[in-house]
Amino acid sequence: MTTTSNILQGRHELYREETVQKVLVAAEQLGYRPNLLARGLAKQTTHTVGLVLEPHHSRITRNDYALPILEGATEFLTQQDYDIKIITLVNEHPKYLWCRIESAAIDGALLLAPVMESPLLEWNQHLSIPVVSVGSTLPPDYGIPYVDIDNERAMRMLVEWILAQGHRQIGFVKGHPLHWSAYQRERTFRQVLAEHNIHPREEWVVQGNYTAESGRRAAQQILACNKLPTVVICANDGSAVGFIQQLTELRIRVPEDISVAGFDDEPLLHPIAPNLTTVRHDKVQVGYLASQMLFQQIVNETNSVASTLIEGSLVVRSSVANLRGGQRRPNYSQLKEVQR
Amino acid sequence: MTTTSNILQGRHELYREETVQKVLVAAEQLGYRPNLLARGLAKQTTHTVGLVLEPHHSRITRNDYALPILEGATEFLTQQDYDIKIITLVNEHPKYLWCRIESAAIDGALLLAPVMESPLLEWNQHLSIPVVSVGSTLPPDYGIPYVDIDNERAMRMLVEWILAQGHRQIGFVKGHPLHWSAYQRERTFRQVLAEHNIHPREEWVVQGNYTAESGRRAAQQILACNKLPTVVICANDGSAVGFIQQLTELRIRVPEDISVAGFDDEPLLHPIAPNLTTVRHDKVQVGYLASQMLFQQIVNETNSVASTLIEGSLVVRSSVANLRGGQRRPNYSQLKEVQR
DNA sequence: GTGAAAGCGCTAACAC
DNA sequence: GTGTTAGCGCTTTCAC
Repeated sequence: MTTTSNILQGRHELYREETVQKVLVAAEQLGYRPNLLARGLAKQTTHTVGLVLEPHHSRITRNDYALPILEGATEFLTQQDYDIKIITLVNEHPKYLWCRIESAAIDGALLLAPVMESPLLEWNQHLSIPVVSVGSTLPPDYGIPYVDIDNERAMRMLVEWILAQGHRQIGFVKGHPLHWSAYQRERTFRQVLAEHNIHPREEWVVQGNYTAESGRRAAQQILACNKLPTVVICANDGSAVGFIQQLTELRIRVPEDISVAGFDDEPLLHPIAPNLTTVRHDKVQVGYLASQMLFQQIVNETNSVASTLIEGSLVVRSSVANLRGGQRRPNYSQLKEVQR
Repeated sequence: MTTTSNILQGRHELYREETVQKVLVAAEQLGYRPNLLARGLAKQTTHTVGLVLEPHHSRITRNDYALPILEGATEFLTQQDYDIKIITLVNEHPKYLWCRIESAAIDGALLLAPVMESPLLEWNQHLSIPVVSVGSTLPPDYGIPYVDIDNERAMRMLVEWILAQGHRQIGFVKGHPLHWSAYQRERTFRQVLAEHNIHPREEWVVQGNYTAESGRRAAQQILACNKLPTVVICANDGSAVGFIQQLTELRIRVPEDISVAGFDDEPLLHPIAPNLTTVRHDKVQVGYLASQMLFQQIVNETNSVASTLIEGSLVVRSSVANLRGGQRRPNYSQLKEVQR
């Protein structure tokens, strides 16, 4: 049995060609297919990783993050002969949470953008299989490595570019309050402005939650101010699109009347807002790298915590006006006029 | 051990309350969690089903079908304590195909819209675990049950409604040539027209492949005809959106100059083409029912082949003009004029 | 109501 | 190089 087992596992070099062939042919004829469960039991491994979705991501369809991540992860893991299991959490008691995950029989897990108060962050206190956070940059004390876009660097790039276009009156639509990314994006926004001695009017910094609907509301809120910013940065493309749609319905032009920038360069939204200036965020690559990192941990049996940030890049289209080019931005009364 | 095993599996009625509690408490204290692999080995079951994606659906992101299906399937299977494994096929030789699937260690599988020449259709000749085709109505000789929208009924409804609006010059943009749904939709289109003694001009029936890009090309092709249809039915919303965008760029108005209808009522496209008249297609429900059907087969160990068709419903918005209302449609020369 | 023991299909020491 | 054997952690038949 040793012989058969070894050969079937690909350790051909231990035997002479003749034996190898004999086994292989026999296996072929009998239509033999290894039982992965049995192998897993014996080797204590399942060749499967989990992609954990929190209740918060409830309807996966609406989550434009899950798919590219899944795609990238699939791409890498398929090469390694690993499968992916979708683990959808449904508000289980913390008590059952770890059971649920453990009974999925996985070798490791990808956490899809865990939110700030997610119980999943205590992973290492309950489970011993490796885990990687994908899409949330986590404080180091959780001991969970992550792969994410470098939100701070990317936002800095965007804000500095916008400043270079001559804008000084800058608004901001925040992201979802529970997301680390939202926090980082807003913080960097403020920081860069501060470095340029600009203090944003707080009425121009409004809450959003990454949805188009929240972008619309944000637009209404900002338009209600006495003075308007020349540009508004939205924490993601989704809210930027809502923002722009609201503006458009009020016949306010982008970027002639007001400039808008997004973040993420969401491909699905290209047809809706083809001229949106934003920051490219390669989610497929995030998924790829995260699964690669997870795989390393699984095979090395090391829990080395070396996170990876990937760089975003500025995508300049035409939704942000260049105020330097001698273009005049309309004054407030004109704007109010046009809203009628 | 019998006692423990039985109680842990929920067969409490065999024992007196006292024993049950003793076991449960002990398990709790020891932090016992069953090893699903071992249980699987013993019971010959894995509590996992596969969602099989063909190479054809290569980039899952682009596939607006996979997610709602996954969502529906997750919803049902989570209740049943089943997990879902994503099985992405990558052009393996047919020889390895079945190994690949078998080694995924699943109790059954959902086939995501298998295409016409898919090797997966020979499933029953190679594998003995149950399978359900989701999103492709298959000829009965394959012996694979399916859950799908009733393409024929839905298309009939749409075409008849369009006829009722007074349209007689009707064009059609076909779907992807390898998809059963495309075949059904086109056939029904022709059939309903025939029943009304209308014979569509063949130059108005053009090939598409469900993408927006193919819709644009279709628009160009139809606009190149000497005579134009008053309405064009696109085999899905994706191509309808491309069709409309191409028209819009040429300053042809929908529906004033030409009417356009879609199919599927794809939520992602609502913001892009909010006025598209189409047919509602509840993919989440398809996924739910398909997994339910698969589950039945798994637990009953019956391979009963009873497919399910779910009904679509007409979504009337404003992209199709009512020719009865005394509205005049522009003549050809006006249309050509406007394209300049 | 409970324990002993065989076995699910495979891997990996270990001896030969 | 090759066969024997003892598990992996659970279920289940069969005695008691």
